[in-house]
Amino acid sequence: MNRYDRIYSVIRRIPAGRVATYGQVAMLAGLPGQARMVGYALAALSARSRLPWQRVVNAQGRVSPRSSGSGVEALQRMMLRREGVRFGASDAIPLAIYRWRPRIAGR
DNA sequence: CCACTGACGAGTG
DNA sequence: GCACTCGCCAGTG
Repeated sequence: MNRYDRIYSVIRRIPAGRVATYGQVAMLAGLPGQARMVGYALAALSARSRLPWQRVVNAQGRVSPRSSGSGVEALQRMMLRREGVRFGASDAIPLAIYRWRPRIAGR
């Protein structure tokens, strides 16, 4: 899993109340165009990892549907709302407002 | 080695 | 909005 460490360290920097997209995380982790690897790295996480996994959403600003409909999507939205993130129509988060914009430090 | 499956994303019709 | 296709690539059988 050493391969995913760069991805995890990026996610650890996302502040509460903000979200980042899979592609954005991949980019910041130095893996441009490999958004899929981010999803793969997150899927390998244990259910209650201390990583703020809920702050990673897809490019539409929506919680990505899991293949194993375990209901975590609802939990994720709940956790985000609890941090102050508001959802718009179709359960989409307005990325123009909530997208995390890191300073040119971790690149 | 091959085939298939993904918490993705951009593009096309 | 919907349905594909393609590019990406780790993990599994």
